[in-house]
Amino acid sequence: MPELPEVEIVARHLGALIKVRTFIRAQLRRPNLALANPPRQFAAWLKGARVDEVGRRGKHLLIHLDNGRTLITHLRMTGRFLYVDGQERAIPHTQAPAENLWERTHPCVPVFVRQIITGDRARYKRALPGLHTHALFWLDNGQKLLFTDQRHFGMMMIVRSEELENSAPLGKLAPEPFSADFSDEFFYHSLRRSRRPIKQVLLDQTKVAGLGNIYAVEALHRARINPRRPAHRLSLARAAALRREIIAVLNEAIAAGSTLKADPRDLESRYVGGAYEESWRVYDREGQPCFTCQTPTRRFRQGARSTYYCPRCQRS
DNA sequence: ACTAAAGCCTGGCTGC
DNA sequence: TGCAGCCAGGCTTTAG
Repeated sequence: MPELPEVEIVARHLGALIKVRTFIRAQLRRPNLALANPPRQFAAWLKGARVDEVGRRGKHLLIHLDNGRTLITHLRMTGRFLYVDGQERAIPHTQAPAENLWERTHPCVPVFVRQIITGDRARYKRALPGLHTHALFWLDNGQKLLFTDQRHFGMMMIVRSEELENSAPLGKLAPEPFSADFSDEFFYHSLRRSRRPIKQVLLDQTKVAGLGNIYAVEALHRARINPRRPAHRLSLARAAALRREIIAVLNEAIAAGSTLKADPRDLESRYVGGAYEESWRVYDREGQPCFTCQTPTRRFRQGARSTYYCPRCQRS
């Protein structure tokens, strides 16, 4: 799923495609996607707006406009942008799209990790324009940007740019992991306030911005910390080590292109995506030997999701 | 102030 | 083979 590295890669590629472009029209097809903005207002704020910059805050994608507003998008699980040929005609939700539509789709965002691993072509099809398109953006170069979201978890919101940092989605986020504000002291004192297991605290966006299940699990393994350890019982030294590994794993994932994939049939081959899942050391490796000590990796449920760890390397 | 759990949502997969 | 039910998972809301 898109965590910080995936969103960072999306922001970079989306930026390359739409920066300096102007939205000549926009349509919010599913009002629930942007609950805070009435559909007509959503469309009106985007019409005629030029994209100054595409950025990211935590897992939120930010499209900064030249009219003093910013479009915030959270991809959640299955949200993705497709950049398509403007000639492509809209397809009813219920109608299966023509095969060649995908051929003309320029993927600026791709696909959930498992879809790649299995290489399941049927799943690719579900990302096709028309199937789960909840918002459309017409660009001044004749191209079109679609937002699709199979599971309807995604969120969009247009806010005044000056209020961005205090907006509902971003207001309570922890500092960016790569910023100076995300210091050992900040992290250590954040952890001191929670008695919950460290793994669950890492998923709390007010403690660390941008970590999801995969990178939280990976960072704990690299720092040799047991995911069940109460957060407030980490020493300053171990908290510092964990902070270091969080930053390292995020940096490495970004450098590798994250886990996002583009359509392999992309004609221009401008973006082939990353393969960071090949670098996972514990995630999705239940029963397989730990890379460090060969002990079989374990999985258990924490909160509502899977935690993977090495019982030997991560004893405490 | 903190914590746990339900709910949102679809579709692949498992097991009867 | 059919189908109910589990699972994936970020985040908000609700209840404790």
